[in-house]
Order: sequence, then structure tokens, then C-alpha cells
Amino acid sequence: MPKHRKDLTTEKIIQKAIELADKSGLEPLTMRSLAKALGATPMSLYRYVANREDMLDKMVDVVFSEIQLPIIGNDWRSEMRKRAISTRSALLSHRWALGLLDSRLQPGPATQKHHNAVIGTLRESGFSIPLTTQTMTLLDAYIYGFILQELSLPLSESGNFDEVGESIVHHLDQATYPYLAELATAHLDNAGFDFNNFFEVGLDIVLEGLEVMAESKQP
Amino acid sequence: MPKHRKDLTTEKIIQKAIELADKSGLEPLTMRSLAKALGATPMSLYRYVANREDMLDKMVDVVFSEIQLPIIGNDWRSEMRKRAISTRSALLSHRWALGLLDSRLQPGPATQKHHNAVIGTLRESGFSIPLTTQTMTLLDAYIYGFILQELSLPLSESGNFDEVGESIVHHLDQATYPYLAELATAHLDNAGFDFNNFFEVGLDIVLEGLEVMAESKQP
DNA sequence: CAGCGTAAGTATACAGTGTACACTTTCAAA
DNA sequence: TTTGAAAGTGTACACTGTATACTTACGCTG
Repeated sequence: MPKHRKDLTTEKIIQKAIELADKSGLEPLTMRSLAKALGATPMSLYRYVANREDMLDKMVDVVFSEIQLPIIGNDWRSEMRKRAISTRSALLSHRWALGLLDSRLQPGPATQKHHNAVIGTLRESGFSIPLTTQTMTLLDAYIYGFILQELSLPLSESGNFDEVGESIVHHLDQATYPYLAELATAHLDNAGFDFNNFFEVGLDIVLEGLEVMAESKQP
Repeated sequence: MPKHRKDLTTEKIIQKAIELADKSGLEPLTMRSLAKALGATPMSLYRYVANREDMLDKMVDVVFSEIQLPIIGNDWRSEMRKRAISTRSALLSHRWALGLLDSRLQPGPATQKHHNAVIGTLRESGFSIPLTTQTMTLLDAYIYGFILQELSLPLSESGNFDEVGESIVHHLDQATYPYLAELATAHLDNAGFDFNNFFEVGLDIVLEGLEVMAESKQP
């Protein structure tokens, strides 16, 4: 066990940090636990990372790099659809990432590249600058907000409610909140709720609305 | 300065915690700082609150209680619109709250009451259970996602970019990310970007899309 | 009015956090 | 072979949430 020359790199550190966060979330990911997982000492990480916050920034940027870029010049609607689905899948495989999206300033290169591609696709489809902003904001709002909700649901891997979910449903006051109880119970019985499908249906509603608006503003 | 009989209550504690979080965010809100602000000792809080997490849960529930409830029986579209705008204003006055929305299980009474009213309004307007879920999910996604983006923007109180924002724009590589640079610069020059307006325009697009869907599913 | 039980608030202590600072080890080039 | 910077280490500190055992003060009962 050599004491020095661990050949650490920023990339290896971030990679390992992501791996651990994927496995157990962000909270148990401490500089000490991460260092141990890398066979290094806590302080060695600070050669490659300014501090924990900076590390989280870099982790988020890696997540962005996993999102399929829209292709500038192609039809905006299908590119946006593809991007939305890809974003969701990235944020679902890294459940810790969404919570970092606010609070992060200084977007990394992958994030900038991603935004640039999105904006470029819309601009080259004839969207004005305000229309581009409006479109992007609405789309991203839908994507992030949907995932935010999805992440907070106590679902098992099969997509059903897990025990926590069941206990919540059983604890809620059916007399006081009849509508909530009815809906929650229906979800317990799992009357065919498919979140993948919900996401795409909602996405298509949003895209359709955006297309109507775009056509009305620049015929 | 009497040592005992502080007449603490859970409500007073949560109220003060919200006040402090509104002022400086969630991170400097420690059990110690909160206790000091209340003129009490750290451990005294644990009589009224199970632990910090529990306290955060209760704080979130207060935020939900500030949201205007939709009125069951009224026209769903105008009630949802009103609720959306009210939700945004609550989450903007308590910037720390959105980040807690995931990770929180065991919704408090105000949260349950709120959800019950939303579901009730839709159900009484003739929405089926799956349609209700789809509608609520899409609407909440938009609301939460929009605010998530809004919170992460480095804006001054006037709504313009602050110095942080300006520095970000100036640091981005204009040659590599031309579209991003163009849009960011336009925002710097503030060519009439009004987030209130963006929010409502997007909201109306979503509502319109939902109305079309609802009519097609139950004529 | 005495005294007692319980609730309210306190003091101390501990394990765990991020990270500043000063140190040692290692390697590459001179 | 020497040397100087780069890589990794060890120790230490201030701070966190909170468990546990304590003290204080009040409301009730006799």
C-alpha cells in the first residue's frame, strides 16, 4: 500500500462520487467516505476539487453531459422531444442531481454546451429571442417539475407504491380528505398508472401548445 | 432573564425558523442559531420538534397553508390558474421551500388539504381519476419547474441580472457557444423580459392544452 | 398551604462534518 | 546527484445534530 502516487484525477474523483451518490444519495457522500472509497486521504481530494460545493458542481455537469444534445438545424419539435426524454432518463439515474440544479451557479462546460444546442435548435427554426426564452423555460419547467414529483414518490422498483407509500395512504384521514383518499387508493390498486406514459402525454401537450404559439407569432 | 418558562410552542419555533430561513436561507439555520434567536437553548427545541428534518417538514406545511385553495365546484380552469399563481408567490417568498419538496414524505395537514381541494375541483368538473392525475401532474410540473428555474437565476430585486449574473455572461465562451452568448447578452440588455408574464403565458398554454385533452376524453 | 409529580428547559458530551495549515514523500528534469 | 515543485498526508479546529441525564418551575391534590 504505497502512501503516495495514487494517480488521482479530478475525473476519477467525480466519477466515484457519482457512483456513490447513485448508490446511496448525497448525504452519506462525505469527503471522508469518498476518499476512503478511492483509497486516499480526505485532504488529497482538495488538490483536484476546490471544496465540496465545487465537487457537486462538477458532478452536475457530468449529468448534463449524459443528455442527448439536440441537433441544430433539425426540426425543433422532435429534437426537443428527444432531449426531454433523455433529460428525464439522466435525472432518474442520478436522483441526487435535480436537487442541485437550483443553488448551482457557474454552469460547467457540458451544461453550457447543452443550453447552446437547445437555443441554437430553436433559433435556427426561426424562433425570436423572446420566443426562444419562453419556449425553453416552459419546456424545462415541465421536465424538471415532472421529475421533481416523480422523485418524491415512494415507489418501489416495479413502479408501485412501496410500504412507505402504503402507510402514508393508510394514515390519511379519509373523512377529511375524501378526494385525496379516493385518488391515493386508486393509485394503491395501481389502476394502470404508467409514469413513462404520463410524462410523454404531458410533453406532447406542451409541445403542441408551443407549436401553436410559435406559428401564431411568426407565420 | 428567567431560566425556565419560555413558553415555547411548536408554532413559535416554526414561525421563527421560517423567518430566519426567509432572511438567509436554510444552511445557516441551525438548531443552535434558531434557539438563540428564540432566547432558548438548543435542546429545548427538541421538546416541540422531533428533529431537524421534522422541523423542515413542518415549515413546508406552513408554506402550503399560504397557498390559496381552489374552490371545489367552481370552474376548474380559473381555479387552477389562481392556484398556480398563488403557489408561485408562496414559493418565491420562501425560496428555501422548493428544495424540500422532494425528500419530504409524510405531508402535513395543510399539504393534504391543498391536494384534496385540487383533486376535488377536478373531479367535480367531471375529470376521471386518471385524467385528474395527468392534469395535476402536468400543472404541478409546470409550476414547480418554472420556479426551480426562477430560483436559480442570479437576479437582483429589480428583476435584472445582478453582478454574479453579469460575470457569468462575460465569462462564457462566445465563440464556442454563440447561441447561448447571444441569448444571455440579450438578457443582460434586458430587452423586456418579464418573468411574471412568462409564467402566465406558459401557464395559459398548459391550461389550454389540458382543456383540449379534457374535452376530447369526455365530451 | 405543603408537597409531589410531571412537564419545560438545561448542561454536558459525543461522533461526525468540511477544511486550513504545515508537513512529508515522490518524481522529473537540470 | 541535486533540487524543486507536485502529490498526498496528519493533525487540528470550529461547527453540526442530538442522546442522556440533570435541574427547575408550575399545577394539582391532600
